[in-house]
Amino acid sequence: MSERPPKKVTITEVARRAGVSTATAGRVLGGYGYASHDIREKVRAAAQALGYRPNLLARSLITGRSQTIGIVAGDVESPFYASILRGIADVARSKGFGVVVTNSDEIFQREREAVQLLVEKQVDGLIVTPSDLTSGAYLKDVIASGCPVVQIDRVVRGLDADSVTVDSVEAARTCVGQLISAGHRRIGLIAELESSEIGDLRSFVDLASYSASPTVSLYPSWQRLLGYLQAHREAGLAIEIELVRRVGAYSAAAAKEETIDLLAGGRAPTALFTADGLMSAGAMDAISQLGIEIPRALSLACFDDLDWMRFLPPGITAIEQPLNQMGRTAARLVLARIQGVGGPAQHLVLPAQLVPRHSIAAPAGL
Amino acid sequence: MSERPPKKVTITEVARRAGVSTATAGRVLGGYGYASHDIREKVRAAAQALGYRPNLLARSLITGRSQTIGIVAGDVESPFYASILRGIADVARSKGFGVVVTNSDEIFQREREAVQLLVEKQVDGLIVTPSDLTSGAYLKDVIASGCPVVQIDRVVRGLDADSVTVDSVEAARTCVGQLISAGHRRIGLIAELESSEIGDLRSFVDLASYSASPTVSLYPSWQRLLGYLQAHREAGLAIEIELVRRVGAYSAAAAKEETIDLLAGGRAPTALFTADGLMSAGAMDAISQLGIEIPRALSLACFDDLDWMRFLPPGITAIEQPLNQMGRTAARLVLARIQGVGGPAQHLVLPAQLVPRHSIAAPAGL
DNA sequence: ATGCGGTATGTGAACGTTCTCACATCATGA
DNA sequence: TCATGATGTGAGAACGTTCACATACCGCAT
Repeated sequence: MSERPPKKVTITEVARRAGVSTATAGRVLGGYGYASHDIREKVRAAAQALGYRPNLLARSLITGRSQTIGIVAGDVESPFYASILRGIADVARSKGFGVVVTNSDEIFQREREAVQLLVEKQVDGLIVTPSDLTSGAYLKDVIASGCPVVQIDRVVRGLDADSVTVDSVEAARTCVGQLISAGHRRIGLIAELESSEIGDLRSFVDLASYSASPTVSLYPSWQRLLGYLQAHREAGLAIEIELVRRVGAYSAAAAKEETIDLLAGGRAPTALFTADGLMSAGAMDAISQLGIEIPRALSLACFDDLDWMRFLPPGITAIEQPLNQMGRTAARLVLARIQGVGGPAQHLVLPAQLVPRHSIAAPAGL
Repeated sequence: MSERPPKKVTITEVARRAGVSTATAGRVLGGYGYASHDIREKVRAAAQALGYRPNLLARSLITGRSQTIGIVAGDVESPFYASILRGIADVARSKGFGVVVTNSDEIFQREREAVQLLVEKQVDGLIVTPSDLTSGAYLKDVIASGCPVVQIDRVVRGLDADSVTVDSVEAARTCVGQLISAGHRRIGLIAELESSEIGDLRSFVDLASYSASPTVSLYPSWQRLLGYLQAHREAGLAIEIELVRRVGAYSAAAAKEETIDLLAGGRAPTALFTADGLMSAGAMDAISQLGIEIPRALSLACFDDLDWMRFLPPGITAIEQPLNQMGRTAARLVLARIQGVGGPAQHLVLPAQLVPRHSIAAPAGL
């Protein structure tokens, strides 16, 4: 009884009412062919009267383009992805594109399923933050099937797809360099460093001490460690492996524990560098709980500039990533590919900016 | 030359290779009819060999369901919407639905355009945070056309659509009540209170003092003001209108200025209540800049529990909204409607939780 | 025997657009 | 006068699926 038949009004009905063919009605409403002024008016009037709304699904089916880009993020709830998403959505909207988002939680299997679904939904392009930098074969297939892919934040080894990343190594190097310049010799690092494929932390540190190391295709977390190591090498400082804390999970709680262990232990560092927003939150929680005063008892610098760093006394020095811009850039990249722009894969590396505040001071002993 | 013809493999080709009709192939691959074991195997093998991927657009066109829900948020970059979005996306994914998101920036015109686009993209349902609580006519049309709508965070006057909101009045009342219990008599309020339709701040305050007032269909910001007023009335306290600060824009910078004006002025309050996350950030920035010590010189309580409130000394007492759950609930609501569940509109009101920390103390004078 | 309901398959029509083609009309210029 | 090309319109195919229907076989109870 309450079954309301919400009969959709199609272009056929509009055409009939306007006394023209569906082809003509389509030309007027779709705006893609010739139509005389009179007919144009008549069709528009009929559409208006009937409350006609085009069915973009049908259009997409025949044109082969859905005007939609798919996004596979780690977790849109995090400020990092949320800002990137916003950037993407803005550019997409301005070009008449919609965005469909999914979360992978950095689980490769989920990312794969998400990509699969998006491809089947016929998105015109894909923006992905790949979870596994070693397995890009499936993405290669996607691209080969005609769906352009842009990587963001990380780049898969050997995958010939555009990417937008941040120069983490450089930013971390500069930032840690500042701590060293301030007189610090024992600087702690709190980083996720989860991926196992790299292997031992020790061997990575040794390796980085000798060679210039492979910057690309390293997880951001490891890149930041690399910057930390480079800064030390430049200053001729030896690495104390006990100061490099591998949290092993992307969790604030875990970071907090690791930080407490580091700071409350016997040989605490005089300065601390955190490798991303979540690590910073965990570390800050620990510092607050331990009642350590910044920067008197401990200097602090963080990768990722979160809003509270501005006003948390004394103001935390941080590295700000151009998140919005990363999203916008990635969106522009896919859209260009969608419009048929060819050429080799572009790998854009954006600079991060150091935001100096007041959490760095000379170590207590000086 | 580099024109790669990424010939899509259709169900027709799979059918031909398997030596069956497209209908049969469709039944096997779509899993919706009878098919003998042998044929099933043969079709699957053919699909596998050809690398067949279904075209969900075509499926949607004929079934009339796109397995997609549309979301119109204010700004996915804010923690508020980001968490809600995550909740929605999780439930949607678990039911095989995709989500396409748009930002309205709380601009009605944009919201309208977004809804329009989503409807044309044939989403099966819509989750919206309406920007204008007085104009729901267009949403009524959408619902009438067969696309269920769920409102989140706010509810449009006279719109018969499901909604998921938080009991802001009650939460604010309790929280301000705590400040009063601690001995505060002059409590500042920093709130957006942007909408003009309510009219004068003064008249709203007067009105609220007499009647129980209309709780629903008030912008959250005003609901929190209402809670503030009720708490005062319960305690028999008069309202000092100078303490109620209408920021007038949803901006942290504006909130900061307003807070400075309030706290640095002649008759500063002994406690402060902020009406949402952005107001809290702005206020905190001001407090930090002014060097005001919490809770010795000023007690503070905030609506919305942001992550830094845990570790910003001395720990900020806050009201935590169940954001994830709101999203999940809204998603479940639309999905139920999509599956044909009838009945009158459901208006779910979730409780917010007070998270006591250490930013409330007795006023300095006592 | 007859009828019936479950299983199994194929034929052809949808779904709502856009596209391809054919055919007019009309000015323009050789 | 006649090709030429831009403009205008319609008939019907196409996009890749699912759906309604027809047909057929099987077993089983009547």
